[in-house]
Amino acid sequence: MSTTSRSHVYLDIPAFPHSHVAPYAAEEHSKTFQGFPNMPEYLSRFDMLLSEDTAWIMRKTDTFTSIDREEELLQCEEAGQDSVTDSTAGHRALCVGLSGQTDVEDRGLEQVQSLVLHEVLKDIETACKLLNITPDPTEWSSGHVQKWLLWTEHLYRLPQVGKAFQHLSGSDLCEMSEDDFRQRCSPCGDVLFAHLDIWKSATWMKDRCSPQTSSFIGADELCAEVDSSCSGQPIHLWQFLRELLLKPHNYGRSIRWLNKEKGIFKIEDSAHVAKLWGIRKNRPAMNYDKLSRSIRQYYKKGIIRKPDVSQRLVYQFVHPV
DNA sequence: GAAAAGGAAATGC
DNA sequence: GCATTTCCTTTTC
Repeated sequence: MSTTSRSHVYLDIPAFPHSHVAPYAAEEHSKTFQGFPNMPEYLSRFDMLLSEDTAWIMRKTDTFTSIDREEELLQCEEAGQDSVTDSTAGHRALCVGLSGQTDVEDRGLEQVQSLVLHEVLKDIETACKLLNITPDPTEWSSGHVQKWLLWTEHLYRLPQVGKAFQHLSGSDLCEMSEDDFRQRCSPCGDVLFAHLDIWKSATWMKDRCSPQTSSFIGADELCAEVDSSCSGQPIHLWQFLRELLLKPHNYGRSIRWLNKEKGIFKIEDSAHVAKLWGIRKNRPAMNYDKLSRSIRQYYKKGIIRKPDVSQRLVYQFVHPV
């Protein structure tokens, strides 16, 4: 059984001893990311593994923008230039990392990794809220597994493979190797395995995080927020819509604010929003016709209304945040 | 034709 | 009993 864990390569999350499947030797922890192993693969797969939100952070920090950047750096080196536009810590990390000066690399990388990890943890927290599942995959029922699969497929535009994992609990899933995933689901088994690995890593982080031990931004926040988000209270549609609106980098193509101050929002992709709501509520037959009927029930309750100037697919929270 | 509006009954917790 | 969900008809964009 493999002892490598993809998220450790991609995210440099410290290896997690949570898994009885893939026990990690302490010395393995320090091996991750050293000298940017497999950089091209790392770069090419980042967008597949992270939400748009996280990928956006990566672009913002200008660290792993593209393989072109790596080529640009190499060209600069060849041209004898000491540095290129290293205006960000992350970018510097890459510059120096490529030239082997690991002390500066470590500092820059640490900052970027913290940012990325923070975004990953936020993504998981959001998914937990929206799906009403626990962050720990080992606690999932087969129904939770199907929810998570549906969600991940939708979010990352993967083919639908739920049937390949039918009747499997979360712990069954966690015991499976990457090869098992590939065998059950050839088109995207490895990607699903990587996503699950990220969740497992986050759980391990949550279990061990404390102000003393955590050097990552937001790890302690996750402890509090995930706990409160999985309190078992059924989510209301208006809360669900607000959660989607709060993650514009993930769901901005489906639903977005037109005027956040006034609480006016537009559903850009009615079918997709309805599908997400259906996944959340275990209502496979959910569609926009039904979702919009539920929204209209809020008119009388004074939760949502149509804006003064009514537009198709545009609604307004009566009490904006 | 899709979205909006709202009545009425059914459903799940 | 509440918060939808489902199904429906009519109207509006």
